[in-house]
Amino acid sequence: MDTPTLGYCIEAIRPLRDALDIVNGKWKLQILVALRVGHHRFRELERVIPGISSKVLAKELKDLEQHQLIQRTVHEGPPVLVKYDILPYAITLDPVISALRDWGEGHRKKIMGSAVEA
Amino acid sequence: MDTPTLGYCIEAIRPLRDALDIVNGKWKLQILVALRVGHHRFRELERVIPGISSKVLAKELKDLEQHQLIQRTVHEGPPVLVKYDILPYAITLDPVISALRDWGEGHRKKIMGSAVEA
DNA sequence: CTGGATCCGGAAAGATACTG
DNA sequence: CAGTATCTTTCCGGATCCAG
Repeated sequence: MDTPTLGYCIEAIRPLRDALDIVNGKWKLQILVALRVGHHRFRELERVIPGISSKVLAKELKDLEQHQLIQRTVHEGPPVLVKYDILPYAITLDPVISALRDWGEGHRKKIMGSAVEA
Repeated sequence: MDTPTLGYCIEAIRPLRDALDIVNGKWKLQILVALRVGHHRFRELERVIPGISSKVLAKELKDLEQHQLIQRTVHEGPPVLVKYDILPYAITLDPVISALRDWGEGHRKKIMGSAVEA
């Protein structure tokens, strides 16, 4: 009754780790949402994602590209323009994003409610 | 066609941020899964969550407790035993965990497939 | 002006040892 | 067993700088 759960736990956790390795950090999912909503340029993303810095944005975009979630396209200018597009594979993350968003909404309401006590 | 999406994006991202603020990092969800599977003690969690250090585990447990996702109970000894239990509110995170786990499984298969090319 | 790179400082994560 | 102290390393954010 105790040994089975030990190995089982690793089993249950492993796919979670695989997903978190890609999606981890507070920015990647936000970037994907921004891309889906229709923002494609670097400065634009910087503007619609409050608090992100250009340095972090650049790094996250590279990570996302490396994981084949987005695509970077350079339109040789002048002026040189760079466009970021979401790839089909990133769409498969929609359930994850939806689940998080739903929970976030519920949590906000809960916080508001108990904030009356504080 | 451009202005509406600008405000809309912030709207879409905000609940996501709320959720990520709580669930952030790569450990919290793993800890919740381990607790659900039936591991309640500090060392036990350390063992079933590969790679976590005692310092980080201690900090994450405090965070989870503060957010009312888990409960810490001290059984005065000797020896002193501490038990961590998942609270009902943490169960509401199940859809998030399931979505991530499902995606993680699919992603692993995809990686395996393209690993043939590498 | 856009798309970044680089430097710097503080914060957080990791590894390990040690204490009650 | 349940953590903390300590040290090292990595990450994060801001500001600045640069090329086109």
